[in-house]
Amino acid sequence: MSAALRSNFLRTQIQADLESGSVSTVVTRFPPEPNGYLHIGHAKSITVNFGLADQFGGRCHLRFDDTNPEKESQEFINSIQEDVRWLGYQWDGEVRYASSYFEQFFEWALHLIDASLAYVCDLSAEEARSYRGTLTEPGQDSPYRNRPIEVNRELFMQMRNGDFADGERVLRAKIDMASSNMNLRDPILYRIRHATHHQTGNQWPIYPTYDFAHGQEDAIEGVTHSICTLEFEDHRPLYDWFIEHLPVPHRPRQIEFARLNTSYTITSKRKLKQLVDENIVTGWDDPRMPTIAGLRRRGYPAAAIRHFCEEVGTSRSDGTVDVAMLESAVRDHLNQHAPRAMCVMQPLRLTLTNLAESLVLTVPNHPANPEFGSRELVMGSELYIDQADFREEANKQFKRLVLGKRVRLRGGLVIEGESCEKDADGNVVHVLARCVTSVPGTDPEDGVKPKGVIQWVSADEGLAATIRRYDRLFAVAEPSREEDALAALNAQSLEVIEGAMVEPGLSEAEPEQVFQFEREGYFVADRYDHTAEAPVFNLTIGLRDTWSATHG
RNA sequence: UGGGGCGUCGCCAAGUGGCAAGGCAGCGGGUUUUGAUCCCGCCAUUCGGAGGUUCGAAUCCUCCCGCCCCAGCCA
Repeated sequence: MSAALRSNFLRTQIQADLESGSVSTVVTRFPPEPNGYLHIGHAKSITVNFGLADQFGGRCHLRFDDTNPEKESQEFINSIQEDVRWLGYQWDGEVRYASSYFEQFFEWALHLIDASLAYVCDLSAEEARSYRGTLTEPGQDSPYRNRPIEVNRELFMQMRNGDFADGERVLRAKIDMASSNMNLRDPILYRIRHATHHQTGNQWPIYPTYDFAHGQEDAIEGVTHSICTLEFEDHRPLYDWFIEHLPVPHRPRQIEFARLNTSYTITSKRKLKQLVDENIVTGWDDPRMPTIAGLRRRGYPAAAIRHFCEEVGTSRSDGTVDVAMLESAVRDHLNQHAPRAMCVMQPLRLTLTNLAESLVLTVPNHPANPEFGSRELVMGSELYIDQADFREEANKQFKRLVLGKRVRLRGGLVIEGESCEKDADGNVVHVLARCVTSVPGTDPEDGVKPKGVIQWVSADEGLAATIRRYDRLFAVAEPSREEDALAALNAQSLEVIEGAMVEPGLSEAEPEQVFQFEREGYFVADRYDHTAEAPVFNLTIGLRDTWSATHG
């Protein structure tokens, strides 16, 4: 990661910190709460945090911000680790957990109580809300605000001992109920939750809030740059307040950047969960999901996702990136890395009337890179071509097979349409054509060149395959702005094609291997459902198509 | 109408007083055994608006406009 990277305010700031000597080794962290699967927005945060550490020779921690056990689970902890690794990153040292610092947080809470900077408040949630005031009106001090230190200590110890019910009391910082920054109106440090925690079990009946935990986690770990999203900007004064008033071993600094929004997608964990729960998709890793697991199953290469995140840039201005940019990064990577193969989506029987005996063709696996090698394909007289590639008659725009016209079978001979047979409904079910060349790769001797090139599969050796053609999950550019995002779903986001035919070599495709099916797009062997006996390919992304858009 | 942010091409985004990078999208043209790729060219006299400072401003100052975030015992 030494190539010229575009400058952004984070890199500029860190460079300045390094040069001024205020920071010697850059330490960042990716701090997900294990309450859902990671999505494309997290991928951005991951590339920012790991990328910065990488660029400046520092380190990046993976730390689970597990302060709210009721919403978290081991399943998410596992999936998050897998996703980070799959994206190509390795965190420094062991996985870290906010929960492993709970005892320290508790001591620091006591420290604030002793300094008269925190107190136990008995107000109910509703009462606390009314005491908090509004955006334009100051709040009022809690009647419990001035309890003696010893009383606060005793009460807080009782909270820890589990003497109170959920919600009965909280520990709050004593800051300023009239602050124009709502976060400073005596924020809550601890709440009572008699819940089993996935890491600490039943050790704790009280849990620290995000605000009381995050900065201190950073301080404990020696994080130098605590990078988060814009909505936490208002929390920074509080973040700093804790760091100033607590005997922490290190002084981290919070810097905010604009989260990534991508058109035609949603990244709200709540809504993504709804898609899963209501079976609108098959799971968190459905290929249409914007989750890392979903993109992976869709065939999006990790390198393409990383490249996309870099191309998008990092700034402080809110915006929505056109998903076409992500798709472009995927195509760009796959064009270079995916071997070519042939697949006929809607098979149409084709008979070569004058082919005496089968030919064994040697076809390159990549048009521009010889290192991909080649494969042998048998071209007999019985083949399948795509229904869309044949018409009885057509204008000159149509560069495929037409009766009396010529087309080249990819990697093989040039043929000329002779006749066709139809079923009772008038559908063409069989095309007859004659070869007008006998040597693969040559042009017809009469000088009449083929109009184009089409893909084909041997009728004898071809393999039946299931093709799942995916499209955008949403029909509108900004579903998150819809009153009801689910009403904006794209009804055609999945089309399953059962009778497709692929070339025989694809029986050896490994799950997750991506191919370019020529003239169609990039397809990945499904991570879970693909087998040699019953091949299943997911459409990763179609080839760029500037023709059908303008020619219907 | 309290506080905090943000406004540079259709979408992202560099630029931090010296005369508007790049990517995506789009539009022309060329090459091509993928209507793909690749290649070439075009695409902001202008930086939300109006004033001001300066020899000179997207960059500094003033006012105005627009958008986003904050009133969880979520993160």
